[in-house]
Amino acid sequence: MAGSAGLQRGAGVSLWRQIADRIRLGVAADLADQNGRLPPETELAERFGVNRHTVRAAISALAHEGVLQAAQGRGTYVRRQRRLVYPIGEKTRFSAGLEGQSHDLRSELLSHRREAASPEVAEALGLRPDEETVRLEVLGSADGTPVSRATLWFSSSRFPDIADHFVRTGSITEALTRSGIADYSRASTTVEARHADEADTGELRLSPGAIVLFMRALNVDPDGAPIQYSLTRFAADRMTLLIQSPRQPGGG
Amino acid sequence: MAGSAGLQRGAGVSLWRQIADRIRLGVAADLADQNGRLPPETELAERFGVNRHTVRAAISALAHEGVLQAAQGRGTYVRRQRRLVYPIGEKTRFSAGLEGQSHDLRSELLSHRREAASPEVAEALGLRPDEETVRLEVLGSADGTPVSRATLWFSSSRFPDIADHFVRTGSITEALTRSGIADYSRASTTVEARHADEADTGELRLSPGAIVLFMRALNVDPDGAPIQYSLTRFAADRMTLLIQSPRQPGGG
DNA sequence: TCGAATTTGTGCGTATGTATG
DNA sequence: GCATACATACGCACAAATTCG
Repeated sequence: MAGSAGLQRGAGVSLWRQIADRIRLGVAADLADQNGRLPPETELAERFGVNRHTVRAAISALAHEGVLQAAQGRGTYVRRQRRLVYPIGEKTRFSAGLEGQSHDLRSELLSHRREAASPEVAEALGLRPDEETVRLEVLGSADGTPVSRATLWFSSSRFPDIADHFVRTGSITEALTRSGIADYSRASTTVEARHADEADTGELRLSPGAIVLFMRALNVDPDGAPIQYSLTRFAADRMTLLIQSPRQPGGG
Repeated sequence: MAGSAGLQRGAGVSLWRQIADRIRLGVAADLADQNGRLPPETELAERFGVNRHTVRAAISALAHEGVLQAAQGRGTYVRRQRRLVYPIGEKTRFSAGLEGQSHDLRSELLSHRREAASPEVAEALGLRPDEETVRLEVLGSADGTPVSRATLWFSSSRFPDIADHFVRTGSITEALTRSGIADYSRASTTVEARHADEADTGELRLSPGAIVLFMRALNVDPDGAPIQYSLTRFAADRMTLLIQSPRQPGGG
């Protein structure tokens, strides 16, 4: 049964990368022992039905990613890594939800500009086609590792200074408060998953073939009027989305 | 500017697969014209900074997936394809939410067995460690294409005949009704995204490197007692998750 | 019906990346 | 590290199908 283990040749993804993906998954589960030590390369090679060289290439890639650390003579060890949990609910806040999960959480404004609303944005925000919007590009990091990349749109006439407010406060919620929005809530959220595109691999420091969780969200004011539309790309291997039910204590 | 377009060589993912992933994304956006026709291969090759053969390999893979269709002399066209929308809310039901989106929706029981609860399952269902559970493997299909693969656990003592009921009714909700559960609700849901593993590539007919949305869910009865824990893998390119807010009319 | 332009389909030789032992 | 086999990517050339004047 030490056969191909489901790996495919000639499918455009090298065996060592397929194995790296499997090991990355297995790391959370049963692959490592209590001390976080991986089985020896020869055993992994046999289990995956490949040559030891191929397993070494996979481990090398994961070591470069920071997932594993190989030590000559001692074995290969899993480096501590926690997924961040991003709560989604009626009262979802961009950074508040992640608080306490990391020492150093940052939201950095990469760029901002005014632009005419695309059909998608216009419909979401309830604007006339081509009405002007303010668009922000925000990079979220935890302990120096980028975890999310968000594009946010606001009505330019209602929130002319949103970019300034965000730069000064480092928080969308605060920036909205200074724009006169005392409270807001999440009206709709959709989630998809895609392969990282060029911008993702650059900003989130991902390798080709890596996965991003793709979240579309619309926030509304207490009257139900749309105030903010956003597309957020999360580095999928660093994040879990937690969907909060209204009553139940979203336990886990 | 017709440079590398962000493609990476020697990263374990072939150029043609990276390009196929980009084209698959671009299909929804601006890549095709109004008639669903893609730019000619020579233009795509220049845009991606690769040889035409490489673009052809990408197109060939997407044609095999059913995303594109090439016609000699006429061009390459996008085949109509809709994403299914899976609503997640307090009253999420396995198949009811997808109703009306496809002519032919099916839930097929692949296998079932009794097994001792793993620590994860025991904690979720509130069982003693190693208490017996019933485990179902269910494959969901739309119009003959598999879209989801779910593993469900129930308390064996409370739901001894759940597998029989499911086989006869083809519905989890119905099977629970016959087990005396008139109503239930979603207590917690988490979402991650991963690369397809061996079972995913087989059952969901995915290629290596493909993405699955990974959903953990716990359903409880009206008293708040856990009745069902499940892990669902969705083929990510066939599905959008819609997170329903309690009050707001989860609009699009 | 005839060409000419456009676009996909095919073959071959060669260099590099991947996988084995 | 080395030798071998296969997959990937390139460049060039040409064939086959469609469209249009």
